[in-house]
Amino acid sequence: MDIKADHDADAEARFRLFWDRAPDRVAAELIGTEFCVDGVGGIIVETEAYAADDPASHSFGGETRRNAAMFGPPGHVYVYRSYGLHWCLNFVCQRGSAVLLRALEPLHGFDRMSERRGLTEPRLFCSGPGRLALALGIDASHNGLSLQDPRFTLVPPVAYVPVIVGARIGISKATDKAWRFGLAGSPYLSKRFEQG
DNA sequence: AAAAAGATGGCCT
DNA sequence: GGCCATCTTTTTT
Repeated sequence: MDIKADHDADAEARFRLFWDRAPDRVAAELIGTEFCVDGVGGIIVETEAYAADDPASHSFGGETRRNAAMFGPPGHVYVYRSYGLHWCLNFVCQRGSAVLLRALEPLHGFDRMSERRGLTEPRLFCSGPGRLALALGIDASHNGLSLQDPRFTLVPPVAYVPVIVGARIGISKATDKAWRFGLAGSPYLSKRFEQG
């Protein structure tokens, strides 16, 4: 019996079980998780879920060159260019779905983030999907990478996390879905949640 | 071939 | 709150 092989197989199975689920569940559970890219990052405080059969999702209408990563393995990264200017970072969940990272509370690599963002105010480092990607050095080269890649680190929260829920923002379709999740009371959100 | 539409952010009033 | 820089994908002519 090979103990290391068993351990590796278990880790692989857990990874798959976590990511191969509905994006709204994963998006909610990611709040409070620490995420870093090459040691730079912090606590995830805001996410949005985009489902496979969701008119607001890039995957709606099937696989294209841009959204190919969303149809690849769960637990991989989907990076896209927004408005021709910004990069946005997603984690792929069950086939055709993903979670958009919208805001982080900076924790590691302040100098690096400040340099990349051209600002010194930590509140503005990662409060928005484009800002977050820039602060963490995310670009097209990361598209399709597995979250098991050594450049990424994910550390789940160790205590209860108060999560607030609201309608997704910045979209024009399927605005009725309450698929935006945030850390209650966090000053690092990209925008306040509506009452409710 | 051309044009519109974005999962945005920064700076303006 | 409004404007607009900037460009890829998607839709329309």
